[in-house]
Amino acid sequence: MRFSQLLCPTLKEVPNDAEVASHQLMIRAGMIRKVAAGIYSLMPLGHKVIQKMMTIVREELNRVGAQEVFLPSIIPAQLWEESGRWQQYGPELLRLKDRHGNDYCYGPTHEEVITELVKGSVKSYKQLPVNLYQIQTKFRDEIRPRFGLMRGREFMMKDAYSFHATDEDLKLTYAQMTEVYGRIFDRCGLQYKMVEADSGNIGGSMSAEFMVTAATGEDLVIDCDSCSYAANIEAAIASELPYEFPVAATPYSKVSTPNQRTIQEVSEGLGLPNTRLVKALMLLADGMPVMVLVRGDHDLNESKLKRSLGADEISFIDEAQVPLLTGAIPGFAGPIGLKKEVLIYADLSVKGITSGVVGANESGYHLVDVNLSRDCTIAAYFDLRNAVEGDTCCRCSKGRYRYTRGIEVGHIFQLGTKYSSAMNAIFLDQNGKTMPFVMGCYGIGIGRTVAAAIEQSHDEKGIMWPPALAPFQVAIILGSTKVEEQVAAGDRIYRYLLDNGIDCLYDDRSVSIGVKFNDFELIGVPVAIVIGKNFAESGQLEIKYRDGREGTQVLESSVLSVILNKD
RNA sequence: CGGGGCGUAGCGCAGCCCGGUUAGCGCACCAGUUUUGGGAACUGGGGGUCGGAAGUUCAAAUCUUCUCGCCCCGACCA
Repeated sequence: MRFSQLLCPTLKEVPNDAEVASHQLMIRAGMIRKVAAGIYSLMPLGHKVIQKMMTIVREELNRVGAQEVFLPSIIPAQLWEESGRWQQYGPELLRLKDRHGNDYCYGPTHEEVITELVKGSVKSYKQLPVNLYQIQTKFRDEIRPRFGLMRGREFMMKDAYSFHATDEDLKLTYAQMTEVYGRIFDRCGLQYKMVEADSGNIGGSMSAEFMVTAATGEDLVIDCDSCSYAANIEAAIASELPYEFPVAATPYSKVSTPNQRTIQEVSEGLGLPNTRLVKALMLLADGMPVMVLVRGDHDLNESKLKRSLGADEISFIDEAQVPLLTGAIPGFAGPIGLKKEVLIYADLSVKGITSGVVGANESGYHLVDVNLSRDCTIAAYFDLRNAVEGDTCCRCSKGRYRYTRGIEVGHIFQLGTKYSSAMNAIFLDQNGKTMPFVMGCYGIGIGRTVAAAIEQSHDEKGIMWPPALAPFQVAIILGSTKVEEQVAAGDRIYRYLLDNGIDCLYDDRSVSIGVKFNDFELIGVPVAIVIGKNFAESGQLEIKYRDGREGTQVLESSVLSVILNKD
């Protein structure tokens, strides 16, 4: 490609609405432009990089026998009603109507469509397993799109779905897909780790995420400093902690704590550590009020609560409703003497509390010396809190947890029969018995992976593409368009590289060389061949590397071999 | 959706508080001349419903109300 013909408006200034490096650089390098919140156009350079990523994904999936399909983006509501998700999915499902008033949605994920497709075409265990994938635009009406392609509302995703006769067979494909994902992200030159995950809205029993490690990552990951355990904070198992304070010798008593509504205020007011306090949170689980107790220094993990209670929808109760249930304004709720009877669930770490502090359900008062097992009725104890740094590892019981940040670029699930059962997608097994398909599903955010690659590999001048994702393999920088020898050499080398299958960007613009160097660094092509001042006399070309390696001088005749052996 | 902020040329901004010439600057763009190893210089030029609507006023980018959009902080996800 000649730069003089490429639509690539690079920007000197940082766009005011871009926060993170990948977003800023993709705009500045002329790769993307915003159309609306979370909706972007890809310009030639951006499209090219996305295509490279898609090719890697296709190659690796095809290698293990996955088959590419293409499903519609507009899906009739009826299919989603069959799976139950039309009601369940909530406002990020973009719903629309056609001219007849029939309901549709823009697909945020395609379990329903693929299940319906396979249901109609696979009848026997002999046709199993089958692994189908597509690369397509999804739409999720995110509450808060941000960071460019990192979290768009419309985004490119590879989604694969596998169908099996048995659980064991699903596990084989699941394991194979973890390897495939490893190869894909390795080829992209990314540093990543696979972590245990919450399967959220998609459902199923087991799932893992592929996290690209980056300080700007939106996900908090817990890992163990001694074994290989790693998990998303949403899923990280928090162990029960010992209670280190004496058993209260006396019954609990009421103390005045005026204006002390937060854990910190109560802790300071009473002169007790916050580990001795019990936070009582009022929530709605599928519309039913519940109270959840966690230790004062811990945070409730809503994913865990959702899973533990088997609820579809968890939300905090409106502050105004709290007095009706507890008898006190928010800040003084506790498990003893509630105005209305509600089920009380508690985190494992409050289990042994024998001299704790809880709200008195009376504005301005708390109870001290509370022994939870003696003084109130807990419906059940679960692991409900966020694991924290320093917790003992749930797997090896020796190591300690640490925090890291990650960008979730892939997520794989063992779905089981959730969708096939709901949609009556069945096959005949060896005994002629009807069975629901056992399913797996596997996603990769294409644009997000590209953004993650930039997050991991850039400097103050611009992008430093991993070679596999770079929009061009090589740039040719023409020093001057006025020097005949240079132009002739440039044209010659450009032709020669193209003929040898090298995808190169030929910067033949008649601007000063500084502009070309800056654009080369901004766009992030890994190598440049510079045809400079001394070419006419010496016949020397300069090879420049974007990653900071020392450049070299070469003769025109050896350009190709230097380029090909660049690593 | 709750909290905070911003909408003035393709991009980045000033002007607004305290209403009053033809709305200004830098980058980008067009023409010409001189330039070409690190975002060139000079001269000339094009481009604006000041996000939208209503109101106040002799007069609104500026004041008032409503509205739309966008960004940031929290709960969702590839």
